[in-house]
Amino acid sequence: MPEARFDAAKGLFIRRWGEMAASWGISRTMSEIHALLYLATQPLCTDDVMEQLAVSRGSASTNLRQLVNWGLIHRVHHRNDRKEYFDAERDVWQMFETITRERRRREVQPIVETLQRCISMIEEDGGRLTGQARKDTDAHRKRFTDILEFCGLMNMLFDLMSKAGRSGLKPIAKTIGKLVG
Amino acid sequence: MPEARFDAAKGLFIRRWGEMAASWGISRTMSEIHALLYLATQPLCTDDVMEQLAVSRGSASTNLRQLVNWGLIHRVHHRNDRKEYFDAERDVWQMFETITRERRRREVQPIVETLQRCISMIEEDGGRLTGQARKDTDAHRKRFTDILEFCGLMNMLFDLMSKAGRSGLKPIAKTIGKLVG
DNA sequence: CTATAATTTCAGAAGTTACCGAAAGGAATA
DNA sequence: TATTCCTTTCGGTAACTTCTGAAATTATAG
Repeated sequence: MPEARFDAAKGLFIRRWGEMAASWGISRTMSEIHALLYLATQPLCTDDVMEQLAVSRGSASTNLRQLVNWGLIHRVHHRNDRKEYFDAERDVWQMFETITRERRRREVQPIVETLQRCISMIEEDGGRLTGQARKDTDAHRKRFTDILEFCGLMNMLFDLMSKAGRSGLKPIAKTIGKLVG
Repeated sequence: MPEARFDAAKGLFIRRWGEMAASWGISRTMSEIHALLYLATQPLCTDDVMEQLAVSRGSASTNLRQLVNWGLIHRVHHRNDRKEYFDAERDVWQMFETITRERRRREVQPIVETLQRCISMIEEDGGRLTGQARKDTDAHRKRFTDILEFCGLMNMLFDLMSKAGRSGLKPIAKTIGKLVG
């Protein structure tokens, strides 16, 4: 009987998941730990993570905490065992919602606030400007507003998708398909 | 007459745009240059970028080329002028499509291929495994498949959104809203 | 073809991020 | 309370990314 390739697949996925995250501004190790816990059939403790991914205790601790903060994994306690175990959210749809919500809060919200501020700064100038300066501010207002509207629309869409959930997306996609042609 | 706050707004936006990009794995300078060109009312040359953002010639050149590769800005030539000028895409919807297409190609496609490979690795084991190993592979197949399906659904959705374009999104959102309740 | 202007490349420098491992801190047990 | 086991913190370091400035390359005009 040929060797089962299970472990190879697991390793392959974990590495790729880490690489992908790295290019999205998330640390490779944090993402590898997430992949490990996502695949695990039971909660793992810090030492399991250290052993399986060959990372230090400090790194494991820090990254596990960050994952908990993101809401992607949860702490689990067992009776008669001091150790803390960690268990990942396994519903892909829920994962998506969690990640989307966090990134929106951390990274989209600031740009939205900045855009609003930029627009009101321009409004303060009112119609007092003339000539090129006037043309420039008008152009800028439009460009700020365009992005702001886009953000609003995307926020709305993600809210709807979250509400719809996994079961709801397929019919939605189908409907959009009809609308678009 | 109080000083126009136009320049302040411009600077504020450029800085924030750069910060946001940094947390999404895109270099700060590249994103600041993009913001500068997005706001500009006419194409700018390398020296304009160097001067306004205080970056070196090398950095300006490299980052401008990357932006061209992404398809977010375009080279513009003027008659009787050797200099190259750069002009940004200003349609936010088009920008979104461009970025989405590139990131999909660069970062989503690899994970999709990996997932397919992981799944076929597991299939190779067929039903030969028993006991815990069998349970594990079954669990993993499901988890790989879940993500793969999710990617497929998201790809589809983004395709539809691109097709729909700016004008089409609002009605779509409205329709989804009705579907979801 | 030569001179000039502009762009790209590259080696080294600077800055940033993430990791390690040991020490400190905290909680459960006896 | 002392002991043990586990978790978190943190200074130093290694690895990586990005920038700079100048040299090399390319393109244009005369």
